[in-house]
This record gives sequence, structure tokens and C-alpha cells, in this order.
Amino acid sequence: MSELAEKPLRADARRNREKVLAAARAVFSEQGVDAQMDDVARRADVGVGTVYRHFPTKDALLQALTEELFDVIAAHARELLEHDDPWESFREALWFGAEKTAGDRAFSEIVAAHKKTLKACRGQDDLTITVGELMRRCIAAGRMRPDVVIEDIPLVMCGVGSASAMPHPMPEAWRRHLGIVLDGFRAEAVSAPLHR
Amino acid sequence: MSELAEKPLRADARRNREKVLAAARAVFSEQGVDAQMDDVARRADVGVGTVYRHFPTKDALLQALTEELFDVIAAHARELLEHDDPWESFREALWFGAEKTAGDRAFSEIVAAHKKTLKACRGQDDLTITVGELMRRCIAAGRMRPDVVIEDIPLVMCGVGSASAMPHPMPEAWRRHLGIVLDGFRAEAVSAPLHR
Amino acid sequence: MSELAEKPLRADARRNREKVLAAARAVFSEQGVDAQMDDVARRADVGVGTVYRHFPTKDALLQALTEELFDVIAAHARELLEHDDPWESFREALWFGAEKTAGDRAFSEIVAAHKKTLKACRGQDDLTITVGELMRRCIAAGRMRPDVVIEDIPLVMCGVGSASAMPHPMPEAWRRHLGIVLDGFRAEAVSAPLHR
Amino acid sequence: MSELAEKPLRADARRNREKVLAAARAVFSEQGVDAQMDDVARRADVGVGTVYRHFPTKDALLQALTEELFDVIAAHARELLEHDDPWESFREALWFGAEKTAGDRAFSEIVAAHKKTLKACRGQDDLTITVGELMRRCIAAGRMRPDVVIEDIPLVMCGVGSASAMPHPMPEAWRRHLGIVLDGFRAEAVSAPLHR
DNA sequence: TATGAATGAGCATTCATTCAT
DNA sequence: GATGAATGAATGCTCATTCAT
Repeated sequence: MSELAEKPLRADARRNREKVLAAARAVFSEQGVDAQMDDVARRADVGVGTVYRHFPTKDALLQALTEELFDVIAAHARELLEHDDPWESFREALWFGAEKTAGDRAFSEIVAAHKKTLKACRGQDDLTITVGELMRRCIAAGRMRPDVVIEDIPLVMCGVGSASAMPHPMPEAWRRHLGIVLDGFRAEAVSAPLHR
Repeated sequence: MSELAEKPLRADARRNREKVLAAARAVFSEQGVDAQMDDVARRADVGVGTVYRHFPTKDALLQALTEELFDVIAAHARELLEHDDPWESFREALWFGAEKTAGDRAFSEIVAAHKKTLKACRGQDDLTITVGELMRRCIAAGRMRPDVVIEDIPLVMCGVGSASAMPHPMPEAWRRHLGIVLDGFRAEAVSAPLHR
Repeated sequence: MSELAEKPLRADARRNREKVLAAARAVFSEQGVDAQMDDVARRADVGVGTVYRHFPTKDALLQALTEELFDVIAAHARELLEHDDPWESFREALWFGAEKTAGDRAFSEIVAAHKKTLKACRGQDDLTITVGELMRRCIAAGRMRPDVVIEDIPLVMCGVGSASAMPHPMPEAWRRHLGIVLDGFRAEAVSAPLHR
Repeated sequence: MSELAEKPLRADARRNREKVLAAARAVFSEQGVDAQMDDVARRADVGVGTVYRHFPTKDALLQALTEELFDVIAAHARELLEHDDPWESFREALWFGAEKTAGDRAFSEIVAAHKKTLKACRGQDDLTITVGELMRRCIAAGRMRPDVVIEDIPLVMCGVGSASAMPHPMPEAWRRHLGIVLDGFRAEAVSAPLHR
């Protein structure tokens, strides 16, 4: 009956797990990875003990949050594999991921790897593969510079994430920036006489 | 004759101040802003008290380190104002700043504003003005997309900085990435028909 | 029914709070305000964290201790407002307060204002008002010199407190002293021809 | 040539010693015994090392300061032994001592014994003896309550000292208080029907 | 001898994690 | 299972004292 043979998990337990995850999402996305476990518990309206029942350590909780977001972004990217226009698919995948990254300070910090290098996770691998594939298609269709590689994506995302952590975050700043950088990824960009 | 009219500062004091700064640079650039003052002292082979004699708080030390780097980068950029080719000047200014940013985890974190929003400092203002001017020249010469703005620079630097904070930092990653992004800033990039 | 509508506070928490207060009372009354938080924790046989859970700062703990004592003294004084003999009431109020002051080095230091000027607290205001009233009655009844003022009381208490902080505290010293000073406050004292 | 066969002490050394003592007097009398050695040095316009050359520890410096004041007060009291009127002599001795105590926060704290119980010193012993003698004369002449003892004096001084350490020190407060307490010490005071 | 930079034990406070209720 | 009080190692900073210059 359960999706996975993991644990049936009583109804109220599952409900609590969701409450904790939601609270943790809210707290960490607002305050970054240095937010405190007590704040998460308070926001979830449960005791810290309950948080620790579902997630053995703070890192585990952060990991779960991160994986969840990677999963969402990866799923969205995967759907875009169906689309015809490779460039638009890639563009939309990035845009969606940026939107999520910009809205989550902890995720930004983790993507930037400045704090808490997280363990490899399925969602991230999945996302890497999918976006890699989207990029391959763009390049194959002559729509993207052939020297853009998958490793470029986190670096772009880091800029997006930092924009929203700025003292005076301008919501539109990262959007404009991303637009420019994506333009730079286009094959047309490199086709111009680049070096004088 | 003296660089600053501040205080002559005894020879051994200056030497120690340099030792502290060097140690702090090493420690914070490796471990980020969360490194401990005791580690700095240990690395400098002095007592903590000595660190605090030269820098009243951890923040002040971080600030000094940051300003120093901004000063170096700004000075280099300022020299480039003399060059004829506006694009190459801009490119070199960014490249130099990126080199410094990539090598300093604490600086990266600060630029990304994920931690410790530092007080405004002269070097940073100077750099902002100078790079702004370099950009204006590029745009005036039709060498840069006119919609690139000074606010884009920190976002790019954040990506560069994150690359070296990665679990398996590939030194060449940020270089390739920066090259691509800078290409994207070029006027030629946007002049191409964007959607065929 | 409940003394305070604040928080019910779990049974063990209240017990620990009392343990902390008692230990703090013991430690600070013996060693003065410079005693350490770790000593309080050790004496209470709890971790420092527990001390800080109940009192956010050392000052807050000291404040609580001080207020508690002021409350006890003020309550006792207030009861004495019921008595008929104004002089005996005043005398007993002072005596009781002196007993408490003499037994508490931190309280003595605070009353003497040599360290940590504490924030105004209800108990102290209450005590000031009540003793002021007791004094007014004495003066009205012609039992106290009319030039004695409420400000004299802390000065007397300071002497009492110092007696017990002496290297070789003689418990009887402050009692004899207080007796003499109180005699000096009596109306009869000043009514005698001062220079024969 | 030198008063004592101690050390001839070079002229500039003596001058420095005086500078240090004066600065220490100023600093400690204003800020109490918790003032810092560095502040003393700064005030004396010498290095800390010089302070430590003349006084091996902070306690030794405080001790010297205290002894000096005790000496001054004791000398003044000793002169008063010549006077005819025993009461006026005693009164003036106390008044003079109170004036000094009120003007010196560190001295007040030390007299109150709340901090740094100082070693016995000649000046203090001298003062104790002299004031004891002044008191004996008063009592013999029937001018002082026979139950007032020398131990009462520090307790009175503590009150005087605390008055000037108060958050809003009223310079006149301790004077009025001392007047009242001294009145209470008079024989006439006790000759009145004291206990109803 | 004077200087003031260097030392480092000491102290208040925080916060991830544990565990008694 | 849930709770939240308890724990205590960790961390930034102070200041009396020492010692190289």
C-alpha cells in the first residue's frame, strides 16, 4: 500500500513529519542554514524532540529539504524533455530552478557550497542528468555554445541565490542577470566574431 | 615619507600585525568566515590577545581582510583605466578579481552576502566606481551589451567563488565559466537575432 | 488559584529553577557578584545551559535574586504597617532587612551600588514606599528625628552589609552598630541639648 | 639624605613613581578597584611596564594607595589628639575621613571589604589606635555613648562611601547622614529614656 | 630603565543534541 | 510518540602580568 516498503508510518506521524518539513522549509529558506533547530520546532508548533524524531540531525533535515527541492526542480526539468524546442526547454528548466533557488536562502548557500557540503543525492544526480541532456540537445541543434557544460549551471545558480541574500535584494536583479547569462549561452552569441 | 601618518608602529609590532593578517588570510580563505580566532592565533603563532590587540573584534579582522582584497582589486582595475582597449580592460579587471575571489572562501562568502554583510568600505566603493567606468566605456564603444549593469558583477563573482568552495573544486571550472559569461556580456552576443 | 498566570511550568522545571535560584543565592551571597555562572551551575548540580534556560544573562539572575530579597523585606515591612507602635515597626523592618543584607554579600554590594547598578524593581520601590511610610509615622508620633530621610536607610544598610564582608566578620558587630544608629534616629536623641 | 634608608631612588624614578601614584589615585578613585592597569598607565602617561616596575601587582598598587589615604587620615586624627574638646576632635576626625572616603570610590570599596581585602597596614592600625583614643576620651568625658566601639567607624564610613557610588550621587546626602549618626553617638542621645 | 606589545587563563554565552517525564 | 528541559563543548573576548626591544 505504501509507495515504498519503508515504514507504514502512522497517520499522525506522517502529518507531523510534514509539519516539520514545512516549518523547516520556511525557517531555513528565510534565515539560511544557520537558523536554529529550536526555531524550526517553534514554527512547526512541536517540540524539538519531534523534529529530531523525524530527522536525526540538523544536517539530515537540511539534506531532506535540499533533496526535496532538487526533486521538484528535476521533475520539472524532466517534463521539459518532452518539449520540442530544446532551447526553450533548457531556458525554462533553468528559470524554474532559479526561481526556487532565489526563494530559498539555505538552498542558495548549499548550492554555493559555502556551507555544509551536502552528500550526493538522487534528485541532484537526476537533475544533473536531465539538464545535461537538455543541454546536449541544444548543442546538437546548434542552439547553444558547445563549450557550455553542466558544471556551469551551479555557478549561475550561485549568482542567482546571492542576489536574494543581498542587504537590499532587488527581486528583479537576478532575473535580468539570468537573462543576460542565458543569452550568452546561446550559439548565436559565440557565432559572432568573439575575439576581435 | 611614511605611507600613513597614523602611527609609526614598532618594528616588531608591524611584523606581528603582518603575521596576524597573513595567518587570518590563510585561515579564513581556507575555512570561510566561521573559522575561529584561536585558529588564526595558532596559525600566526601568537596568543589570541595579540590578534585582538591588532583587531578589536573578529568582524574588524574580517573587514580588514576584505578591504585589503577590495583595495588590491580596485587598484588593479584603476590601472586598467589607462589602457586603450575598453573590452580588454574590463575583461582583465574581472579576471583579476575572480582570481582573488576564487582563492578566498571568506571573501566569496562575503561577496555572496550569505554571511556577515560587511560595512561599506572605501575599496569596494572604489572598485564599484572603477568597474562601472570600465563598463561604461565598453558600452560606449559598442563592445558590451548596454543592459549589463554593475550589479551583475557580484553575481558573476559569486559563481566564481562558489566554484572553489565545491567539494571537488576544479580550478579550471570557474575560468571556463567566466570566459563564457564574459562572452555573453559582449555587444556582439546580443546583436545576433535572439530567436532566429 | 495559581500564584502567577505566567506559565504552569513543568514540575521538574520548577524544581530545577528553584535549585538554580538556591545555588545562585548561596554562591552570590558568599562570593559576591563576581562569582561565576559555572560555579552556580556546579553548585546547583546542573549544566550551565540550565542556568541560562531559566535566566537569560548573569545580570538577569542577579536581578531576580535581588528582587526576591527586596520582595521578602518589603512584604515583611508591609505587615508591620499594621502594628500600633510606629517606632517598633520601623525598628523591626530595619532589623529584618539588615539580617537579610548582612547574610548576602552580593546584595550588600548591590545596595552599596559599588557594582552593577540594578534596574529599578517593584520590590525596591515597594520597600522604599513602605519604609518611608513607617518613618513618616514615627516622625508624626514624635518618635523619630524629623530630619531622618528615606535616603539614610541604604547608607545604614551598606554599613551592615560591609560588616559581614569583613575578613573576620563578627556577626554581632552589625547588630550592635545598628542598635546604636537606630537609637540615634530616635526623636529623644535630638531633643537632648546637643552641646550641654 | 633620604628619609628612609630604603633606596636612594634616582630623581626621575621618584618622579615617575609619583606620576603613577597620582594617576592611579585619579583612576581608581573615579572608577573603583575594577579599573584597569592600562588606564592607570595611560593616565600617568607612562607604559604599563613602568607601573609594574614601581608596584609589582595591581593589589600592591591598590595597597599603596589605600595606605597613603589611611596615613593622611591618621595624621590628621593624630593632630586632633592635641585639641581640648574631645567630642569636637572625634567629630572632626570622622568628618575628615568621610570627606576622603566619599571622594574615593576604590577606597570606599576597600573599606566596605566587598572587594580585595587588603593586608593590614601601618596607617590603618595607626588610625584605629588614634580614633580609638579619641573615642575613649569622649566616653571618659561623658560625651559619647559608652557602647560605641572602634568597629563602628568602618561601618559608618561604608555608608558614606556608598552614597557617592550611587547612580545619582547627592554630594550632600552623606553629610546629612553622617551628622545624624554622629548625633546618635553622643552621650546625650543615650541618656534619654531609650526603651519607652 | 622605560616601553607597550604579547601572552593566555578566565569568563559569559550559544546551540546541537539527548533524555526524563 | 511527543515534549521541552537539560546538557556541555565550543567560541568570542578581557585584562593582569611578562618580556623583548
